[in-house]
Amino acid sequence: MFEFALLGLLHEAPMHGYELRKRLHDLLGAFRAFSYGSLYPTLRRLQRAGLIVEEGPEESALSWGRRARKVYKLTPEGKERFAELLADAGPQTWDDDSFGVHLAFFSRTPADVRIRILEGRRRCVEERREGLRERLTRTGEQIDRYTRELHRQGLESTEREVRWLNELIAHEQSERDE
Amino acid sequence: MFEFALLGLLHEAPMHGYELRKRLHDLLGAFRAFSYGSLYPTLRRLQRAGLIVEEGPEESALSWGRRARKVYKLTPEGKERFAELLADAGPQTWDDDSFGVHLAFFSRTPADVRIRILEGRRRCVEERREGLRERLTRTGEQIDRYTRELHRQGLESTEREVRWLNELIAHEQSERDE
DNA sequence: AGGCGATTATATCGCCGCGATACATCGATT
DNA sequence: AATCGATGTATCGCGGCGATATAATCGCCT
Repeated sequence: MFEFALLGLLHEAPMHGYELRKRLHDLLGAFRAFSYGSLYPTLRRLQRAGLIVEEGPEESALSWGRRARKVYKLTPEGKERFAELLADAGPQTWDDDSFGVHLAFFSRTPADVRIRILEGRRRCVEERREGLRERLTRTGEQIDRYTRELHRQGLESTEREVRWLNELIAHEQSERDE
Repeated sequence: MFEFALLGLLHEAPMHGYELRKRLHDLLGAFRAFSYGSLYPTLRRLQRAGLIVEEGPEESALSWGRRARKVYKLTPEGKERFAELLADAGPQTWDDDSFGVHLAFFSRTPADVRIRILEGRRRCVEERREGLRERLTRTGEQIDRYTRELHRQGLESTEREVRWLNELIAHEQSERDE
């Protein structure tokens, strides 16, 4: 959900495209890279949907020397939409692509939604882990050495992620109970 | 490179679409899922390119009881194309999406190409790791707790992957030298 | 015998994100 | 003076995905 990420960043402050991309890259550097081929079309989509608007002409003498840029800001509808997305804890918030984005905006996410997202993510990773385990312990049909190595690495990394999620969940619960 | 994966599987034996997808899911379960929305268009593309053909009508009484299926097999051009892809060690073989696929076909990949792919992948992961390290140790602008947690997890997992790749590379080298 | 869900099987649709590319201006290095 | 790298907006085609349609067969329960 690129849309979610852009709304989230604009929620902090009005920004232009290039800066949004940089901030996003900085925020999620490890995971998704979001190219310009997604950025500008998405901005236009959001604009058409009335969730963002270009800020006034603003060709103030101050900021001159710089090239033409379009600074966007959230509309009230945009803020509302962002709040809705923040409150969502559906399956699509768990998948590899969007989980990182959601985590990055966790400090503005309601506490109960946070826990539900983390638990959903955990179940998702656990399922993958079980699939890998099954494939690795399966007798019959010997597997290719490299494929086995791939699965071994996948298994270890999913195990680590589950442990990590457990810590995050425990932390959320202790915070809730205090 | 879906194309690569399909050619690779058909290189083992002729197969129909549904089975290809299952084999692929089994081979790469952890990583990519390849939906039918990619499968059938890709098969048609390969067919149009003359890399695969449908096997003869083959409505033998034996296999009846089953629904109509289209069994594909490689053409000589298809085999050639697969060999070319196997010999490739360019940047696109290192990225998250295709590295797993290439590894799954490593036993049929020339030894020197294997090492170059592994080293390329290592450099790629190392770069990501450095980015994460830099972001985490950077003083100034305190980061959100959750974002930091995300980056911490990313850092550890890239570190593990680098170690894993080092083992694979060492193994390749020792095999080469013996 | 009958029904029903799961599996096997092919196929399409629209959307979304990516990589490549183009273009233009600015500051810094050489 | 020239060139390079960053800043900045934008488009194009392609490839992959999720949802969906369709349909036959298999195994299971009653």
